[in-house]
Amino acid sequence: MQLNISDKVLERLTLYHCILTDCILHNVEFISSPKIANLLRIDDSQVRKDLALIKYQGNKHNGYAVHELKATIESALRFEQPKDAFIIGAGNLGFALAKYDNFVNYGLNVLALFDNDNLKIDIVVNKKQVFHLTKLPNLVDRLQVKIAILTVPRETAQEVTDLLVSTGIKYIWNFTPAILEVPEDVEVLNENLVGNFLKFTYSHKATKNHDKT
Amino acid sequence: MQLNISDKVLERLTLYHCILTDCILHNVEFISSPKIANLLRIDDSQVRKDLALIKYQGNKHNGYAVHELKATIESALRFEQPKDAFIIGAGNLGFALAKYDNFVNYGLNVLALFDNDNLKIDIVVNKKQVFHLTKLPNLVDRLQVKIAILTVPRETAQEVTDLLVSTGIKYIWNFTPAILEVPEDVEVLNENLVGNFLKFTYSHKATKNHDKT
DNA sequence: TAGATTGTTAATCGATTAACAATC
DNA sequence: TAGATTGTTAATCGATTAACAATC
Repeated sequence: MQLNISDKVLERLTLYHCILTDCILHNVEFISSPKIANLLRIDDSQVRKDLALIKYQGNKHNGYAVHELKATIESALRFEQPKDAFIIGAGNLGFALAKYDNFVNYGLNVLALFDNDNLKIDIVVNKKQVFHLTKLPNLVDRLQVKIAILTVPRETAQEVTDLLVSTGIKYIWNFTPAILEVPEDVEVLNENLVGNFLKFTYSHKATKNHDKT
Repeated sequence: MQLNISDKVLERLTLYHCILTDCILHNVEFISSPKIANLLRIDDSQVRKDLALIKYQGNKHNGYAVHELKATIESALRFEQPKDAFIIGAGNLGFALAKYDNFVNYGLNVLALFDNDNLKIDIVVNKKQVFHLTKLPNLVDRLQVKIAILTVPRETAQEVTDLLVSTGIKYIWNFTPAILEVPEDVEVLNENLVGNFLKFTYSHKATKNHDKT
């Protein structure tokens, strides 16, 4: 069943999923759309609409059954289908993402890390080994990996990208501040940290001097 | 001059800014809206509209002057106004963000890190020191910090949040997968990594077996 | 039951795209 | 100049919100 789910809905569904996980940790069995909406500060009819989209029926008295709804989201978003990925760049960010066990629950399966610094080679983090970048083409080919998570310094981002593309990588999750040039059939997702940050401080008074009467 | 810039535009403007920074690194003096649009795979009239919003006038023959446009974005988005922040959680992710020098250029000024693990205390990363969480209330108050970047484990996310709120923190950039409950006057930005990731693999064939004919 | 809840349609709002005259 | 480019309006598209009958 291939549902047509927009990016916006996708993002909210994962947030609902986080809430449901929290509910389970606190033994909450049912949750209503206004409750979910309040936590995320969105409209409650939006929650209902999103859930209607993945064809989940709530209970008109209690709201939604936590376990069931969680399972429904997981199957609609296909968390159980593993998507293999390599992390490129074994710095702090690379290691942080390699340690992030939560990814597995969402179907992202990090197999290994790559770096060109010899001091990093063979380090094992969370059961994932660091290989030299020269080993990349061979391993991408053998393991048929399509996703790369890019955490190298800005300066080398484009040249590493060119290498990734030449090996057959089709999806690049870009954590660097560089904008990458790639062929038509390769997709880049910019994890625009700075942009996100501005979203919640711009137009607010989080600055040092909030004079400006 | 307070412009009314939506989140969508804000996000694109920071991406344009990244492109302009790349241009400067490669000594490119002018760039056109179709060129910017191609790099981001968006519509070129959208680029022009965004730039009209921050009142930047292009050149009808060459396009936009890289240096000038960059400066215009910086002032429109007030990158020069420092916004002080603390990082809560001195794990890999906390350290990665502390090392991320790029933040300063965008007005995000990380002052220090906090953790409750005694082994981490007094470590200095990128000139930022790790303090024990018990020192937080005093320092938030003395330095009038309003922003916290939350990188603790999921399990402690809510209790640490309660502490942050009690000290007067008003903006929480949440890198944990927990959904935080906060009072009305506190804002949370969920850095929904998993949601972002699904955005670009969902509906695609990045999975292991792409049979399904 | 009464009151809270869902499911869904209609109304609104905002964002994106198309189109093109004016310009250098 | 000719051709590429901007600035801007109108048209389209999609996402959010309001409203409310039906339900348990």
